[in-house]
Amino acid sequence: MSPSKSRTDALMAGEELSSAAQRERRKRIVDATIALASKGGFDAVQMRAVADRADVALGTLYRYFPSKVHLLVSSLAVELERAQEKMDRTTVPGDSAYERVLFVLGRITRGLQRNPHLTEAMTRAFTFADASAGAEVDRVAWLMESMFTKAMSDEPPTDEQKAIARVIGDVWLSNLVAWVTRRATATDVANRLELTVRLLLK
Amino acid sequence: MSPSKSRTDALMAGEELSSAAQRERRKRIVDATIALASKGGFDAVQMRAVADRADVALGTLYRYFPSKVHLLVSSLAVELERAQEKMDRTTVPGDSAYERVLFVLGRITRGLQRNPHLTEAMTRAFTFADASAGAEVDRVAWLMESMFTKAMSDEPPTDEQKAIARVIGDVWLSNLVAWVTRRATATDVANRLELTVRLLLK
DNA sequence: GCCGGAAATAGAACACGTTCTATAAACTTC
DNA sequence: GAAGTTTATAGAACGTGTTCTATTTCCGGC
Repeated sequence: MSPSKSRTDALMAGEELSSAAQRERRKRIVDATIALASKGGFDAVQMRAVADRADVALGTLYRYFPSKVHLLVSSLAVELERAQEKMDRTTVPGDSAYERVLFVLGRITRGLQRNPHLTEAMTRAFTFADASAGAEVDRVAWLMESMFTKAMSDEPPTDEQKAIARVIGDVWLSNLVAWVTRRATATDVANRLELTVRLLLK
Repeated sequence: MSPSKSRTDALMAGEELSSAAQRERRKRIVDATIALASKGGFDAVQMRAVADRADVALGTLYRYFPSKVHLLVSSLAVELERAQEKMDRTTVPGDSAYERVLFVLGRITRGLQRNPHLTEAMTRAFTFADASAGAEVDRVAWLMESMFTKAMSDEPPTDEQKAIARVIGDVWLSNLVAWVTRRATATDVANRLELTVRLLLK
């Protein structure tokens, strides 16, 4: 409605930040978030601590990210974009969609297990999000699915491939939740994902 | 360690409550939780409000359920048990596992959509749970899976059937999360579940 | 350079989950 | 049925997410 509103929306989306100072502030905030989450998980990402570490005032933090969940999910999107870029520069090995998807899954999963606190923070934020963070959550979900469809084939995905990618993403999310709550071990997660991909792609 | 500890554990598990008064207190608490959740979702389940409505002191509430998440997930288990009992008294129609699983899924999904606030509260609690609520979360996950394996066949399930039931449960959970955040409509959820079951069972 | 509005700052204030304290009531055991 | 222990109660207190206020700094147009 007001001009300040639309400006704020732009800030949230993380695009077209008016000044270089603002882009830097945003980056400092995301970096602080990831650092704190890596060290102590969801609970360690305390808004005052993020603000301190990013060297911004608490009010400024809230101007950029309207809640802790927005902050964490947006940071997750940033991380996923980095992972995707790295993946784009790699040739995924494997002769079939089945093998290539498994390769991608294995790679991401190992990455997550290397940083369990960060994974816990991101997973819990993602699944705890309410409707107000729908856009951010959607962006992450889309990034995930396109990672799988890209692995299945170079061509634009068919509807069936999209559906399969979605199911894999769903299973993956549920298993992350199980892993985070210690109801499943890393091996469990790997096995279940492989089994799922086999059921779907073989 | 101490005798009071083991007594408390029994209270949490919701079994073998020493006295009738305690069983009643527990029931009042769960009922209050479900009522508040039905009216206003996760945020409306405020510990002080639950205690008030259940007519117990705040400290007592915490003696029975050590956190809001434990409280909500335990209440979810109670609800699922009720649903399971009703399901056990019904003959599930359908000539194939595919049809019977779809019937069960449709039925539960419609039930959830009839009470969106309650669903939101339960879903968010379930996925937000941390390791300390692992036992309660596990119980709910197990109830869900056995609902699907029972629909697939009367016999004890094979490993493959168990795996499929798990995948369906995973997809279902992810779709609940999407529905709760308004990223998916009820129709989306129904379609995706049907598609998943088709991919897995047909 | 100067003005006016937007953005940032420091810090108080508030809400709700959780913990703690002191006291009273309800039980067990003899 | 009295003593001792466990459980329940009322309410204060604390931590962290979020909001609000007053003030200062920054930035674009003149």
